[in-house]
Amino acid sequence: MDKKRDISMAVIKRLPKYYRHLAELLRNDVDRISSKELSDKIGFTASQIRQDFNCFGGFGQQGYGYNVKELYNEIGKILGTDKEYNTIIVGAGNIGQAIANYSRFEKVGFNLKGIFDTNPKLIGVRIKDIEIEDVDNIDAFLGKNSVDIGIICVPANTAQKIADLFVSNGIKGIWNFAPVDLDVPEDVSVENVHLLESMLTLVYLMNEQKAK
Amino acid sequence: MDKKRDISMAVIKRLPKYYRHLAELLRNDVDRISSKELSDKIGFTASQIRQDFNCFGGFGQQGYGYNVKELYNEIGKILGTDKEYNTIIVGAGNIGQAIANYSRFEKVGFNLKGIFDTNPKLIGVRIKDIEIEDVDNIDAFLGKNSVDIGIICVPANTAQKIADLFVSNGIKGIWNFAPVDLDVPEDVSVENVHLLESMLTLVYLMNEQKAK
DNA sequence: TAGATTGTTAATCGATTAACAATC
DNA sequence: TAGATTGTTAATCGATTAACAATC
Repeated sequence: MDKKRDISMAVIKRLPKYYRHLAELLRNDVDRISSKELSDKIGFTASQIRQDFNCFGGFGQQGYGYNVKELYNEIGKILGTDKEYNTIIVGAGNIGQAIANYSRFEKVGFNLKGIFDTNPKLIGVRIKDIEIEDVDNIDAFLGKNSVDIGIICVPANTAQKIADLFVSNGIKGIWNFAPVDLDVPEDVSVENVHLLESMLTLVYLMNEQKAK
Repeated sequence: MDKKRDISMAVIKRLPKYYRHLAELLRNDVDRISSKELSDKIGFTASQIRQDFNCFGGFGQQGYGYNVKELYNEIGKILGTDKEYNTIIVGAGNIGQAIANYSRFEKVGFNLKGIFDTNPKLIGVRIKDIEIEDVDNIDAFLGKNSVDIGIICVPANTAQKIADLFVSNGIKGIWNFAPVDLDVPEDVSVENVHLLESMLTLVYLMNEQKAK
């Protein structure tokens, strides 16, 4: 439908960072900023910043720079923070509960609608006014409720099964905390948070430093 | 000290993924694998896999491929999983507690030595046999104990302060969950887990799909 | 030995940076 | 108008892929 050429993943990964820094500028009542000033703050080159923004259209004004509020709103629209997303969490262990209680959650339009687990001790417990249900109920739940994003916080060995369940029920976005690479159709988006890989990266970087 | 040319971040970020897949192969009793087979499994091209490994030395054998166990151990050594790391967590909220209870933690050599928070309700509570202490005690604690990695799970507005405290006490690795970019000296390594940015990336990708 | 697959060099591709004309 | 800064094209840099000689 849309015709704009594909945006590279490198650019996409920078967008949330722009969004965060612009929010901070807004809070500090800054109302205009040049690519140079933004560069000093955020650490990307001014040239890259202008290139990135121009993937989506000309948000600036020659001789002036960018209007912070306008740019913030535009990037928000590009990211999709102007919409609401119904979500469910599968796996109410440490990570699942942390995510459920994460307050910034709602700020980007995430509405938590359900939490599921297999552990009988957890089923029935309430988190944020939501009663944890048996994983066996997910299918029926998804039949009745419209859910946009499924969050996987189960162990590695069951993650793919949950992903399949999501896919067969039409969920198009998966936020995956399990240490596996999920296999899903092309039209389903997966964003991974691989904590173990993150830890290993840190450890590598530390040892590399020490070797210098 | 070490003279090997700098490894690009792109390669570094792939190492933990290799490590994870090799662990899986080991568990399945696979004892040799070619770059082509690994490519089918992991999704990188065979050429890239060979290039990556050759940043660190020739781990393979022409006509044979790679010995899984040997390669796994080599990559482990490169990453630094053969060493132990004393860690502390600052911020015992949802994320901090989840990380403290995260069982894979120890598997890569992380030894949790302390947990700190400002909340009087949390101070004194035990998590994994460790009593949560007042944040004010961090400085003294770091004076007495050798800590390699500091984990920041506090809100954005105090994260930099904690990082400064870490740096002044000689901590060289920071795992940061706060939604800020920390300012630290060059010889201190920071690995960020920015959940909010991850969510926004997912939302962008979903909307991009829908537009197609 | 013949076949297979690495290690490594060369070619290609894509992303970042530099430069500058357009224009507010 | 003059100065500033964007939008955009061109140049550079780096990363990925292709190719193939080396060799197990």
